[in-house]
Amino acid sequence: MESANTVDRVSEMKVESMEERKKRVLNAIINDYIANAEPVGSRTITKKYALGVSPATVRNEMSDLEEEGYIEQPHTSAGRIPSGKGYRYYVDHLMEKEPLSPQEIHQIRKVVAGSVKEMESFMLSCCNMLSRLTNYATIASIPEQGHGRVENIQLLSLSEHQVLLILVASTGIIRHKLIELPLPVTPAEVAAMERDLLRNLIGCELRSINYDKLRDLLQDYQAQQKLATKTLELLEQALSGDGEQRIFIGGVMHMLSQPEFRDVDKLKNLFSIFEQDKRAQELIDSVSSDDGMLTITIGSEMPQEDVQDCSMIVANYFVNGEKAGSIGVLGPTRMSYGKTVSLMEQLSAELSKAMSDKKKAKYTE
Amino acid sequence: MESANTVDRVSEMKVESMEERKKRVLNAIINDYIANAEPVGSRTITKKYALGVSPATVRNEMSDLEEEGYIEQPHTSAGRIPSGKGYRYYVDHLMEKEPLSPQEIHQIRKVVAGSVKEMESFMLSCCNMLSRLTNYATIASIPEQGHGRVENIQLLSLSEHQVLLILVASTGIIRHKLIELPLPVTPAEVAAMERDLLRNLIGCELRSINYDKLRDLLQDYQAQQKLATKTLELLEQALSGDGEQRIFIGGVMHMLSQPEFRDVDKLKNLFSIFEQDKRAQELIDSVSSDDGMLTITIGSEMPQEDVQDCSMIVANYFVNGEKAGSIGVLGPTRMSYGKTVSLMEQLSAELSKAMSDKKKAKYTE
DNA sequence: TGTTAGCACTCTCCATCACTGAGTGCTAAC
DNA sequence: GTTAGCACTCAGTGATGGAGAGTGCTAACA
Repeated sequence: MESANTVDRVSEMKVESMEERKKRVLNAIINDYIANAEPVGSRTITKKYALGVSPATVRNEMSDLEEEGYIEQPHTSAGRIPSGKGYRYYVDHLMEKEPLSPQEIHQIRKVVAGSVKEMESFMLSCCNMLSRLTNYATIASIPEQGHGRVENIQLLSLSEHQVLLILVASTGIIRHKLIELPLPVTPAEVAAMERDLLRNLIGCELRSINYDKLRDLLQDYQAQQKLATKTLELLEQALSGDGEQRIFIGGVMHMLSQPEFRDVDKLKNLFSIFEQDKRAQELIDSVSSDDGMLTITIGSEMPQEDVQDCSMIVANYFVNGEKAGSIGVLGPTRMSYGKTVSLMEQLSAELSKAMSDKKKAKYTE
Repeated sequence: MESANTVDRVSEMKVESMEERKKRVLNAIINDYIANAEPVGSRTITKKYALGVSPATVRNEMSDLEEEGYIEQPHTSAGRIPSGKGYRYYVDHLMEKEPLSPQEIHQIRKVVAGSVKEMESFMLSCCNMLSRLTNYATIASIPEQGHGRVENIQLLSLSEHQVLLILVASTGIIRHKLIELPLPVTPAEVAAMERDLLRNLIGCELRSINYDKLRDLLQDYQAQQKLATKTLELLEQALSGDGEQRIFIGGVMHMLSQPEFRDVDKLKNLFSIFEQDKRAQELIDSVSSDDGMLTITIGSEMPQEDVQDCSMIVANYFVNGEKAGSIGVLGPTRMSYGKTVSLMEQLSAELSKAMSDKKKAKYTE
């Protein structure tokens, strides 16, 4: 029984314990394919990557690798290309992170140091920077508006039928929303409401604000016929963010240069995602982890059909140890994983640091 | 002398006075080419468009039209396609506006009626709607921030080093900007500044606000070492908008379906504009008139090389008789001018109306 | 037993060629 | 001025036939 167990364990380990030379062949195939986007043959490998064996030997290894599903042959007389399983093995065991150049680190720091203050423009420049460095498309999401706590609320009376609500959240997001009032309200009344809201909502979790809470809070006004139910609804929507998650997309154009997207029809599929914020949102949400730093999703692992020949590397960034948002690179399956991972790790670290610094600054008030 | 004069005038009129049949041939060619994106032959014309003459006759007309530069032949044995000059003549003299369907009018009204309140999301949905209706890309710009007058200013003290500035402009634009203060300021001081700004700037033309004006206004604080020069600069930037013109782009994906952009390289040129707000801005600015309602710019008339095989139809919309912004459709030169012009006229009228209504509502406060 | 050289085989890619069909321009007749 | 007829041009298509890349298999070798 014991011996059987051992055997089982060994067979389980099989994937891990690929022979050294086979690994090197697989590694060579994938690296070459990533670089040149063309099937890789046995001769190419022996010439470019010093394995010290003949093409025939490499062919034998390749035959094995194909049998085990790590590589594929587009047609009989072509070289091999990595399969999904192959990429996965590569990413998990073979890939070497490419060190960043001082210029790249500088570029990241410059953008991150820039202006964490205003989320919107900040994230947009992060996206553009990341796309520039990777040559792939970038998708970033800032935290659901429900995240974080209320730091400040301001009600500004624009006219007797219009109130501007300004919300400052602990996540650094500042939002304004114009509320049309069905019933006229005087500036004094607005100011009083503001006081009530401030007193009761500061420090409140944004997601805990709901219609009932607001009604209780403002019931005096409602009793005086000053607030319509409609107004409360609008207020609640504005405060809770109403699921309004902001998504940022950059570097879409880079995809046009990828040989896998020479075909306009493939582009159409891909771009259908970039044009619908909702789909981009779903994509990055389902592909990013809730806890870890980096996730890599490869080809067929992608949740949406339109991007099944893409891979995505997503990093989270954190404020106060809590996940604050994600930023991810979307490239062809044949993307440069080593380089991109290095970039993303650097960026995510810098991001988290910058945001925490900012928080610290606030706490020292 | 008099007779010479007459002759001159006649020759000047020549373009206008194209013979009826020739016009009909040109019209047929352009309409067919717009519909099918393929060179049009003489047989096609006699079959599809009842001219009551034989293909040979049409061929003669076509030969003339080619000589005069209205149409071109891609190669000897192909039909004819319109030239830039041909499109121009078509747009100026032949094109018939296509009436809109009730559904289309309804869609426009629905979006325009939606929520003129918040410019940003409003313009974005206008763009998307217009792209959906035309199947072309849309570019819109909202007025330079320098337009309009100050309607309200609010300063919100977030911390002793951060002030949030909220600006409500008469154009309906609401903007917030976080200002980092080099020197600490108490909430009371911020409130006092706000009062001073409000008293002096309400009703002020935004573009008339400059550094000197602000310095005069706030010199007391500065004298007390409460405001750094840097702060004044930031304030001035925030108020003047600092050239921050917002541009909106929608429906880019539709261009992928146009046969003229089957070629990925052509797409690259086109998309290089969509990715750089600045270039999109330049494009719509240089192509829209300052006064008239609608402008049509065709192919080689386009100011940027990357869009020389596109046409653009731009409408202005007005608030209080003043140009408030532009919205334009960018399609292939072979675009459906008749339909698009109708849509744009309708949209621009509805837009101006909606915005004026809103103004009226404000003035009746 | 693992490695390698040699060789036949497969299949894509590319150029060539001929054919077809669409469309023209010209001429002569109406 | 219009039209029928005809010769001519040229893009597009499909078939054909190497050339080249790459494989798998076999047999020899270390």
